[in-house]
Amino acid sequence: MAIVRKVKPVERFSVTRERILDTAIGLFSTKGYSGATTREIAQQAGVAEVTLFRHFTSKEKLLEAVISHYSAIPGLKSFLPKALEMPYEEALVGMADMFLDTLVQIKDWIRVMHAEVQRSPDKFIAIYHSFLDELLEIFASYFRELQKRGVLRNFDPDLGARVFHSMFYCFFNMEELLGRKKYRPTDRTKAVREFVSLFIRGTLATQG
Amino acid sequence: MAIVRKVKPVERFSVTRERILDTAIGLFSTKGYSGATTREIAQQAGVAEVTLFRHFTSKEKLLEAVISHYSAIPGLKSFLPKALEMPYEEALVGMADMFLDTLVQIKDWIRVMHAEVQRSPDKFIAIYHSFLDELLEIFASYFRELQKRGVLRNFDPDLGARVFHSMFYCFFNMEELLGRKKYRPTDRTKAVREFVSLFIRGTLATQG
DNA sequence: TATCAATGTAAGTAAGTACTTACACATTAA
DNA sequence: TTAATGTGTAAGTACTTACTTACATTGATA
Repeated sequence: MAIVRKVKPVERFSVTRERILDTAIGLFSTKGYSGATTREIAQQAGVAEVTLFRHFTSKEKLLEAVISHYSAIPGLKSFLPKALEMPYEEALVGMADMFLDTLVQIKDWIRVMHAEVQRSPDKFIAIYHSFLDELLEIFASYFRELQKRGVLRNFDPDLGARVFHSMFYCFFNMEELLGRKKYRPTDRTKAVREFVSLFIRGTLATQG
Repeated sequence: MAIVRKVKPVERFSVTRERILDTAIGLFSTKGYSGATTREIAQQAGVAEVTLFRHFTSKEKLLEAVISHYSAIPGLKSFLPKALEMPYEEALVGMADMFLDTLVQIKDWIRVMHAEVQRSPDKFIAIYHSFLDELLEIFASYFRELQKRGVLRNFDPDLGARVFHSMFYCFFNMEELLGRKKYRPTDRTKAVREFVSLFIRGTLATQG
């Protein structure tokens, strides 16, 4: 609290705001919307509870602010042109790694969205799935281009994108969100390589 | 309430218990543990709130009862021997369909577990992942057998099982849990066929 | 007929919740 | 010096929550 006062007053407002948002997303993601209390958020953020309400007026609006503040678009899009100039397998490994890193970064946001979509679907389904569409389109456009070049066979690129997405999202979901890495962790590098290999070559023996 | 009284008194106790459990899992899954209230659960179940506490003593114990009551093991295991006598592609489609049906059946249980693993990991991580291990082992043992027979090439069967699992779990997760089917539904039959095809043949063009 | 088990009704407790109001304090800009 | 801004402290409101207690009611059974 005293800490905040030492900051330039112009920045003070936004610093306080960010501190509250940072604490809020953490508590919302672990305790759920109802389970997280405004008192605890304020305490952990090191501000008075009334300050929280002065910034966000209500708990519900704080949640909305949290969701829109952390829905950063992944830097995956910028990787696409590079990927097109790499060998297929190498590109897939790179995309997978980048994708997993992104997911870990927005872990809490995903957790919150997952819970909120159940609680008030009308409010959050569109937000979440437009985010997802953007992501899937990155993968799909990559596959479409490689199909044009004749590198890939003629599968549905949108469903292909979903398979690629599934493998790594599910890995992230298990290890990070469902705590498998605390239970029986899986070697990420090994998994990525094997997943990519399966995605490229499939499972069948007698080919080529 | 009057309805319950017409039931044989021997059965009455378990009927009431089940009604409460049925309502509880629905409310826990949509509103979260803190968001669901014992009053609402009792009202929706058509019993007095005090009856709920006479059956389960506390809200926390009700949650535990809910989780253990609905963690039914899927009938997938019994499909395995049949699958081994079917053509590979047909078997995979069958397993996928069965898996998706199972997931839809235990949808609420999965939702609750997903939330509770965040809230109190120590209590629920082991439960969830031992359930998952059992599931993955079914897939893995199938792949292992087909590798022995020389039908499949030599990939890691455990990671192969995770890829197979991922494709369909993620489909379920998106469509059912995250409400994509209300936003832009995907044709399940088509998706299953394409996913299986990709899993068998991979994405690469120049093979065979 | 009397007993017992499962339920209901009703009232209440103690604690917590989101949110408000009123006032004081410090820092900066006019 | 004064005014404005962002914050803290403190008290309080109206409501909800999980859970309890005491007593009445029902239906089957012994």
